[in-house]
Amino acid sequence: MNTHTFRNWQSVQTEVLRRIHAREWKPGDLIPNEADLALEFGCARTTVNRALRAVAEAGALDRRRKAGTRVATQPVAKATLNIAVIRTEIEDRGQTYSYRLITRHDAVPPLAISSAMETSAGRPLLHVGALHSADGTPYAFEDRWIDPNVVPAASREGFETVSANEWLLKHAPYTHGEISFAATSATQEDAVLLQCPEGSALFTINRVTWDGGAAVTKVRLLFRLGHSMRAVL
Amino acid sequence: MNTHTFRNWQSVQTEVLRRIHAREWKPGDLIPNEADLALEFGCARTTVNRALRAVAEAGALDRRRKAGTRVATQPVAKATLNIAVIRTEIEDRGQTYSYRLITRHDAVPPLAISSAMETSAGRPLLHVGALHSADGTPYAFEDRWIDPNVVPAASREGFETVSANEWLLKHAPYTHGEISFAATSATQEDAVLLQCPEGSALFTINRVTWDGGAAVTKVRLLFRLGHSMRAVL
DNA sequence: CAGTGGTCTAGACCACAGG
DNA sequence: CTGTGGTCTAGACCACTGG
Repeated sequence: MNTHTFRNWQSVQTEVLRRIHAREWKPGDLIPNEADLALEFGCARTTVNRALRAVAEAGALDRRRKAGTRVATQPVAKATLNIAVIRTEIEDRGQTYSYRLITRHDAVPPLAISSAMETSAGRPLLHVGALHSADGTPYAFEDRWIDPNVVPAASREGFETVSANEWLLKHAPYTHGEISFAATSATQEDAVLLQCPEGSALFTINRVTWDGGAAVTKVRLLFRLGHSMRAVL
Repeated sequence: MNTHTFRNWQSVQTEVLRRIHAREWKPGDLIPNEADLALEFGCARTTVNRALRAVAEAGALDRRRKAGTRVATQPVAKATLNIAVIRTEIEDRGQTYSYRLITRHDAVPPLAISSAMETSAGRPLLHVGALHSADGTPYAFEDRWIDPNVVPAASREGFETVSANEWLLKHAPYTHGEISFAATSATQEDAVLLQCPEGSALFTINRVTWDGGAAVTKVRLLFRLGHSMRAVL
């Protein structure tokens, strides 16, 4: 039995994590309910709830009404990645950012694009290609399709000094999106732009953002050789 | 002015997001304080707090004591990746999982490993190499170093039928870790194991987990050609 | 049906940091 | 010093779901 009392939800959380970690509560175990824990910890049930909710969000507990709270058997690691604007990503590392527009025109997208964005196959979209550099060295190539029906203002924007990456964040709200990470080989074109050997392994991000039911934009970001994304667990 | 009253924090959250999205509250704007919003929404301040906290955690608001709450100017997109055990990752897709141990021995790690794990340079660690397959096709190669001082039981485990990936989750608790994602070219060795052309772009995960101040394990996972990780925004 | 987590409330005090 | 968010409390009712 514990004689110490816990004043705030963080200390309750710490104690709960300690018990899980020390195997006092083993994976799969049912732990006491909130009311009992509140009694034991000498605090309100609300406080216990807050702590347990936080631990559950982190993946170490499974909570179900009536069934109670159990220690997760498969602690699924959750890595939260912060996807920043490329400019600030570079500037935050103390490097100088520069930007160059490569191409900007209306075009009928390949089927892979129009189907991913759920637009009708033959309708032209705005296609923008641009290079982001750090200290003069190519950092990332941005290959983007924008639906002018969803973002009319984009048709009047040249993207000559401000990247679509940044402009859209400010002018085109979105409700949700999907993102995926992969590795791709540099095509000859990619190699020239990013100044790397053809066939190099490039870290790639694909992202589609939606505003309600309509796709706003689909972007493919090719990062320079050796780029990596980091996160804490 | 809004005449509707909001009963729960989710509906308050929805309303707040709507206002941000509709630009009623523009990026950088100071929004009313919790007490005022509670009055306007017809609910307790606690409820408003819960809603605003959730929106802030999602990155759309910046909150500071005394300074108040502002709409974030750089809505940093946060993608949460669920890193599951490879076996379940494969089985969840309806494929058959198989596992093959390639190598398991004690060895003095390269400096890159011992420094990342902060172990003394000359001390041997347990080195395990294994292949995970889906429906008989190579899926991921696991290249792992384990500190036997931190996980003594690992020295007595053969890893012949259960992967270190899975065994460690069950037997070696950790407090925190770092993870990074990158693209690397397949070496000749990698190419043979994963049955892909040498030089292929492979999606790679590097992870180090810690138990308090000591590194538990460092792993490099090389995924088959074309592998990608997905998340929602 | 009954036990558990989920949430709301009103009021209170506190911690922090801007002015 | 003072306004703002951060949190705690006691009590209450509700929603879900397992037995």
